[in-house]
Amino acid sequence: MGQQLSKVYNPQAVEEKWYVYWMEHKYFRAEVVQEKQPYCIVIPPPNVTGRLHLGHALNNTLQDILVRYHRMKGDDTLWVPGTDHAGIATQVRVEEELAKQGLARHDLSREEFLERVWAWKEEYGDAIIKQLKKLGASCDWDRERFTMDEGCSRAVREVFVRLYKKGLIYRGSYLVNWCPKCATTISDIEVEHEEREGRLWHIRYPLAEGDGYVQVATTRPETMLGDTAVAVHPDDERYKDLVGKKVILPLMNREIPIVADEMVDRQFGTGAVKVTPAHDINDFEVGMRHNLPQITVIGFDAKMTEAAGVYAGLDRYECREKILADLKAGGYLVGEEVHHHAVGVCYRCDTIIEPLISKQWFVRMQPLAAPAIKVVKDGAIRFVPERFTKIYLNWLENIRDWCISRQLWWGHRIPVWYCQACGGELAAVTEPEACPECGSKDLEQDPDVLDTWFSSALWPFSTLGWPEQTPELKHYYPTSVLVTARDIIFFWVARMIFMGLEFMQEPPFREVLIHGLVLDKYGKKMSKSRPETNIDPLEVIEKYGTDTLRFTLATGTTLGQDQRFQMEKIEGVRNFANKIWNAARFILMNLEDYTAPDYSEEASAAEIKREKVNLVLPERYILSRLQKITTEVEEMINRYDLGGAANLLYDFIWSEFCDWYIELAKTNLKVGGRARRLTQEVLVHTFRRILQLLHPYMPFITEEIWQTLPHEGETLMLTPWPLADSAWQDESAEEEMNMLMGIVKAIRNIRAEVGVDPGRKVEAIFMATEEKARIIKENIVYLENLAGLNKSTLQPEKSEKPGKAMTAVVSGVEIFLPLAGMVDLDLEKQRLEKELAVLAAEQKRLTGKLENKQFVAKAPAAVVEKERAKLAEVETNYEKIKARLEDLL
RNA sequence: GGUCGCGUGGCUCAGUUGGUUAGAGCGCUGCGUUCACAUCGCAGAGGCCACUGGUUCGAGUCCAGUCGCGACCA
Repeated sequence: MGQQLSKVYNPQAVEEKWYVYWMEHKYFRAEVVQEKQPYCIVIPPPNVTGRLHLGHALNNTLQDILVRYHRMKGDDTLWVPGTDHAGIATQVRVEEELAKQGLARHDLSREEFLERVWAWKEEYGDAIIKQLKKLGASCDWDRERFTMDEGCSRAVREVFVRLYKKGLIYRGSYLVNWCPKCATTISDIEVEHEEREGRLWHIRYPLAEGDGYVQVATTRPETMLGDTAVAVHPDDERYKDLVGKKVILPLMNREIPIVADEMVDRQFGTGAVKVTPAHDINDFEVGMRHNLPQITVIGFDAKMTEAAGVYAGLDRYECREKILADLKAGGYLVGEEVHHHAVGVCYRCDTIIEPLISKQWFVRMQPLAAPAIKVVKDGAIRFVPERFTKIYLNWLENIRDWCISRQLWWGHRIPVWYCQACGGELAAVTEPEACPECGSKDLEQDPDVLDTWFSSALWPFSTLGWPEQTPELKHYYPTSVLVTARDIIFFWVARMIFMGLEFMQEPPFREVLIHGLVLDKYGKKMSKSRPETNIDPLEVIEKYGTDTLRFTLATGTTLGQDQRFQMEKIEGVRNFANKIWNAARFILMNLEDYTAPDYSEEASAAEIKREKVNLVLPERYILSRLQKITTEVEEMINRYDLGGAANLLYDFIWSEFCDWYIELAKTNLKVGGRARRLTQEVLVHTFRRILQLLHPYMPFITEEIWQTLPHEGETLMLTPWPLADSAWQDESAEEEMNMLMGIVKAIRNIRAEVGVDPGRKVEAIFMATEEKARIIKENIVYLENLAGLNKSTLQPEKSEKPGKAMTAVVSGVEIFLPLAGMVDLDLEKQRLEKELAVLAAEQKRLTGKLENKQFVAKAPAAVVEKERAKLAEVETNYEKIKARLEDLL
């Protein structure tokens, strides 16, 4: 069978096959099994705006690793998949599509437009699901959800109505962030602050009485038309006498008061600021405190309103120019300077947002934030890495009410109806027949929709069936862990937590695993505007295979840290996959005579155990190492060091298993008989364990190989996760093997340095203590095969040494290679002197350390002992090399 | 301005509670294609762990400060 495998691993040929196989056998399907420990993850639902990028690939790879691991551990494992309608983002994309046909949203009816969005959702939603499947994601696809499906929509209305009735949702006129391009409000966190170069203009406002003036500084002169006060700091001596007086607003000739407010930064500008309550959040608050009028001078279209007088109708930036000109003409403008400041822009379309007063729906945050702060402070929810706790808490502790209404069409319609007859307002889960107040049937639903994050906030319980008390909800809630990137801690994580606490009385998950971003090879965020840096995961998969992509992303992961994506890494991992493939080929090629009727993992392990005394050193060594690796991998996964576990497996498989153990095993396989049989067992056992440990990372290649190896069961993915068996721990085997490997390396080194033809066999003479001589003698065949020896002689210590020979000392063992005709004694002396110098330096360092009384007194005994042992060995080696050098002189 | 992260061989990065001669991959140098794999093997070169000071018997690791880069918040 082995001979049929191609020399090079071809992922395309196997991945599709196994995914279909897993699906057909319903291995991803979770059933509620009360007796079993539940393990549940809800997917961060990708937006149906477009296709998945490498960040999604990373996010879902990490989730799948955890899910597959827990499934193998025997947990009742559920991974809920789904997608997000992504209100504003999707609507913007569809409007862009319409624009290509020369159409605007309002050229269509609301229903017609929504039909188009649904079509878009079908197309991109499907594409996303296909991508996830390509990634190998073992989600329970029977439970796929969408934030606007019937169940989730029901949950949204239910939540809205309950919060409304509780007084936690209210409608009011406040200053909100308005995006003139998207023509909707957005929440505070949807505003991005971009550092930009602007101007700071200094303007004089004349005092209403007398000759003086107050000078203010502003970056937005056009808003002065709506100024209703000038504010100074109450403790500012410069303005003490002016508080309570009035100034004349230039251009408008309006009298406005000078007020004192602690908000004012005395260092900024002149220490006096203009106050425009209708167009700036700080000013809005000052206005509330001082009962100032709000004059809206900029409208929803970003043009000046009637209140702007002669400037009415101008675009806000045209108006700015005009105002500056007029101020200058009037002698009010006294200066202008370059000024760097943060400008708020819409996170979807990059348009500069306009703070406007508008009647909107809000969620009262204080009562919801408090418990969400508490659960994290109490440790009921744990962030990994821990430092993200602070970011989360800091945000919630300074939170403002959440504006949830959006002037969009795509999304959950606000479940509030207004009675046209009596003016009553009614929130209801289902559409009401008539007004409960007056009985009128003339009801109109609020035209706005909810912030898209309102529905994603409910995701951990809405997907499990809430508000119904389904078995799934009871069993799987709270979910186990949330895996997400740090950029949506505020948008999503925090909101899920307070909604979960409010409606389930329990946090939605126990742990939050925050991973970094996938950056391009220059360390920059991948962006749509630079498509050359934007790598499509599917392209990588097509060329290199899913396992390769997954493993690359996983090994690049350090907790919470960003990673760069480089094609060189992908190639390295592709080679790793090929290495595993060829290790499998090797094993299979050597199993023709291996018979294992009714093969079982247990029987195989038992056989090895029964024959324990007959195991050769390399086998005891690899089993001991396997045992340790198994423990370490599990520990690392448990503490979410998924990258560390992957790297550990990489090194173990490539260096220890392939480079050493397989090479060593070749010897025994050739011996035949019982020895061959045992080696086959150890090879198969160890390799199968490796496949199991690696399966969460590389599900396809491991399944493919596992299926061709002797195995029991239908699929690798449901085999029990390997347990470390301490019976195999064998420190002396590891030590002895390390010594032998050191000897092999030393001989290879000499051969390479002298330039011995690689094919040529040479003779070696070893001198060692009895104990070490025994080890060498028992394993001489491995030394001969791996170091290319045709004759080896063991001599007692201090016996006569060969004259013309190369020398090395490893672990106190003297090695001589009498390479006839190749030994240049002068070169050999130089080589040994160099070696001696290294040992001398080391000896000096260790001696110094051990002679330090403080060290011996204060360092732990084990550390001191370790240093002593080290020194002993260094000294032995030193003496031997020195003696050899003297011989040669 | 505030908070956080990063600065380790040419490049990209690991380095768990302070305790080996600081590791890996890529790249580089030399040798090698009969026996799993050239998507490979063997051997090797290459690092005052950003800087300064401190704590300690001992610091890449802890503390303080400086410089540079990045992110988030205001």
